[in-house]
Amino acid sequence: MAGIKDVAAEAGVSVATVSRVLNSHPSVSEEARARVLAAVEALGYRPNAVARSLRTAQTRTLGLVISDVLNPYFTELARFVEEEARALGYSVIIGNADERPELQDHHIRTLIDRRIDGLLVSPADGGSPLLREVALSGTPMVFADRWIPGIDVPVVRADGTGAVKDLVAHLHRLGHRRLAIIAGPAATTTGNERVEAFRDAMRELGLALPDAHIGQAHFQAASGRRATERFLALPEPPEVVFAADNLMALGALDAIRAHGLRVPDDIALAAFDDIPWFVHTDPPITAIAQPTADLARAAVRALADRIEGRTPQSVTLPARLVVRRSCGGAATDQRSDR
Amino acid sequence: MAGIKDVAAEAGVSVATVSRVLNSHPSVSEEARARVLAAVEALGYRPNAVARSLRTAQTRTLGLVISDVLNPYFTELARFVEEEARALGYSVIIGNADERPELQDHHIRTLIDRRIDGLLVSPADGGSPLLREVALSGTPMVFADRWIPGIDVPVVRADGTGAVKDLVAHLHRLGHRRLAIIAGPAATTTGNERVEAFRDAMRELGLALPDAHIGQAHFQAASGRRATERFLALPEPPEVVFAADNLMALGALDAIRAHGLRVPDDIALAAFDDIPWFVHTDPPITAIAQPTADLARAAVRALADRIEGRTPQSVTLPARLVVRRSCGGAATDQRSDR
DNA sequence: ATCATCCGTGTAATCGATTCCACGGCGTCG
DNA sequence: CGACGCCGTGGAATCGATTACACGGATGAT
Repeated sequence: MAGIKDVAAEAGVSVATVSRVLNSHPSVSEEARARVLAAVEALGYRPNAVARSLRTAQTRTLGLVISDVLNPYFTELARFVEEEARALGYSVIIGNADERPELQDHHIRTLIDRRIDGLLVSPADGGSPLLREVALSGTPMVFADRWIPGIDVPVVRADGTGAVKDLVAHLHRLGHRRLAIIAGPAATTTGNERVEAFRDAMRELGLALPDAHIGQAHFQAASGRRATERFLALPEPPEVVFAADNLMALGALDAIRAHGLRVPDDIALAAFDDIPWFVHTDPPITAIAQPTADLARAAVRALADRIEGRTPQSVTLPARLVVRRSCGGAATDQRSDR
Repeated sequence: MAGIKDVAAEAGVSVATVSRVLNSHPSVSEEARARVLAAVEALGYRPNAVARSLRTAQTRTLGLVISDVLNPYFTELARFVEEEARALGYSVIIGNADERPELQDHHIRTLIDRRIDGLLVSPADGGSPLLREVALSGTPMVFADRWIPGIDVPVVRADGTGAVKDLVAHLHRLGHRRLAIIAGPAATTTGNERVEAFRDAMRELGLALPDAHIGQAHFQAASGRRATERFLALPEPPEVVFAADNLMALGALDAIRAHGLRVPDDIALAAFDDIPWFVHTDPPITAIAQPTADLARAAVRALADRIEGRTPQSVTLPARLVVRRSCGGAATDQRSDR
């Protein structure tokens, strides 16, 4: 593969001049510029990004560590992150933690070793000492969706409390009183917050949330299924199951179906995170939709601000309730906008 | 950030010795090794992958260019690709083409500029001159799922002809005669092959596939919706719509629903690619399942073989039919294995 | 005792870019 | 007319690793 020296030789100038042309440095004569450009064209020269990064100490690359690629919410987030990053002149390398802290750490390590310019993280756990260390080391970092309290880094996320309150009110109006929630890991902020919002909203309506109605799961389908099975085995099973993410809702649906029960007649279901498939499930699922594209854009911009020396801002955007038929009643069959 | 020189100074040896320890070169004394390791530990030293790559001319990184991250089939593929690559000591950088040839080329360019060791591609179009050029240039490359005829590169894919034949037989048995297909872009192999397999299977049963029953779409939901609308506007609409991928099936479902029709009573639906949601759609969707994990593993192994000087093998694995209720009849409600 | 071999180690070249500094030529200004 | 400054350019240092080569000392064979 042709290097800058070959180009210099072909154009009859020094490598310094070639480099100047490539980086559109002002002091290059029109003639030299033309000759270099011609040589570049003739040789099909492409600058070696590795060498360039070594010298300039920047890679123009962002690392994105998400908790689970198979979760449509995160793939959508990743897609928009890449889109915005590209617009700002950055590439993105995605690391998938699969909700496993040690895999998350592996990816963070690898990304740091590659000297990415900044890190966008949706932590799979709340404890990672590595993450804390990286933040302290001065690596530009921004949390997206989930964050870790005590690590001083901008957070870009959706606030679901309003939407959860709307949901609980909606359920109450439909006559449901025994509500249950499948929670994410207590180590994640989204795991806790959604439970707290749910509990608070219930309390305002004079409803209690017994421990037996809080299922511990891991934001993945299999654990959602198990949590739901435990609910169904209760002497007095809940009338509603609210899954704190879409994959656990899928698991809940699996379990409900395996028990021969129908939604919403026998048991109602709602989920956090709205995805296109929820329109076509049996029945269409009432969900809380996050403004994913806006979140992704805000997160990338915050990170770019931090990298480029500006002051990054934390951003919180509201989520909203999308009512469908899975909780009973007649639904105005809205679609998640896209 | 500490460099190899700092480690050398701390350990009281030369950088060469440090490097030898790090790369477990045999001729280093036990004592020097211990001192270096201690220094590494003390400084929290991590080798700079950029510098290493520049010197060794390898990045231990694979590029994966997929046509659409929002397509669950590809995210699943990506997940398994990363898993296998990690097992073999490689990282993966994903480029999402969004079914747009120019975006695909952008990612390929970027990946090549970064000097990835090999490229795994599921081309969004059949023509990319860049892809041909890259293949010719000697960059290790393997096609996954889709490929480009005329480019001499190993192909790892699923063969759907058997499963499509099973599907058509199944439809025929249920009494359906007017079958339609929503095809992917003619420029993709999967776009064509699936239509051909469908046409052949129909011909064997004495059925014709008129042009009006071939909808042109782009493997994305919106185009699947439009194609379905055209079918429904026909004076004699088809009794079955077979979508050549899962997103177009989603679009078809949208369109059918918008027309107030029911599946399978008014119109039957089947799809290529099986995904977890198909179990829970209304009704559960009959689909053709690919052995995604095996494909991913085989593709990575082929690429690693090529990179490491062994002879890579093309691999073709059979897809299989999973019957559910979306085509009518009583279904043995199988699940896609996972 | 002598010489060849091997082992552990260090010095320095190298990968492919960017960039500081010096230098020659030319225009401008005093 | 001489000095100064600017412009375009090239030489060479640099980024942080790997590795070819050289070297000194120990070991073993003859």
